[in-house]
Amino acid sequence: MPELPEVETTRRGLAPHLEGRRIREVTLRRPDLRWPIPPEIARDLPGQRIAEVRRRAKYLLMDVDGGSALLHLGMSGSLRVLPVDTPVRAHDHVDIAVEGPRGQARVLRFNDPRRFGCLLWQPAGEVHPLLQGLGPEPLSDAFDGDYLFELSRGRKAPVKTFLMDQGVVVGVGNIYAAESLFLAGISPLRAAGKVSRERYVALADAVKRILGYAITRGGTTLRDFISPDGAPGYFEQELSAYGRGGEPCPRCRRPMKEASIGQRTTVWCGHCQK
DNA sequence: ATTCTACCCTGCAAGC
DNA sequence: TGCTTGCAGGGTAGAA
Repeated sequence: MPELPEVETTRRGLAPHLEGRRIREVTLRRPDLRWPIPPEIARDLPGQRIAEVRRRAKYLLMDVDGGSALLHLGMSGSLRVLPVDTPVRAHDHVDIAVEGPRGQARVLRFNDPRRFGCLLWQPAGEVHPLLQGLGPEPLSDAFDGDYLFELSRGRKAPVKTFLMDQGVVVGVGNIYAAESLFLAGISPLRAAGKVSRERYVALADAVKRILGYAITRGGTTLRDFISPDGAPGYFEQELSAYGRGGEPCPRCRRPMKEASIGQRTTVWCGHCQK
């Protein structure tokens, strides 16, 4: 999936097409994704104007009167804005048709082969259970080395698992965890509670730099991800660690190690990352 | 409280 | 060519 840069790229692509526009019709071709799509989505959205498209963690929120449509892309989901007569393809599960400028209607189409994504409803004034207990946004001031250091004391889980815990910090998945740890020179295997304050400062800085730069490149496209206008992300060619097991380390040229940490494949340099 | 394990689903590449 | 196997960017639930 889509980690934070891909979701943010999606949000930026959607916003100009959706904000201020009125929803005409909702089509559910598949009533269940990861969870059943609640009846409010099809029943209450038509006729409503979309005020804003926001992102929290890896979730997208489309605000209308009375609440927000809450959308997660899972592992393989993508959203595109298309002309309404665009033929439907495999795994096109949901359409949200909106009015367009000069009567040019568009459709927001949700495609998700693996159906790990979801489309849910958050009533106004409530915080959906999925959004409760999330950590700070990595690009916010609340996320820094001191925060990571204090929170990690006593934690025995590997620092990579800690960094990917959405309760610690949101938006960092398998790709960007590997990249950030490489940039910070920290072994992904090290116990989170055994990393120094100084090195957490470097890690928080690395996370911010990697995510920020990936957003400017439109995210990372491995196979599924595509932005709302159909363009892939261009960060893949800049990956230093992810997917490069056995290849020479970009820094020291020694072969990169690969192993499974917390059920996720991880690549790192045994010489540059301690 | 933290940390495991199993599970959700489809597509694709590698190996035979 | 075709079959089987394993793996993939996500996250939850329930158990240990």
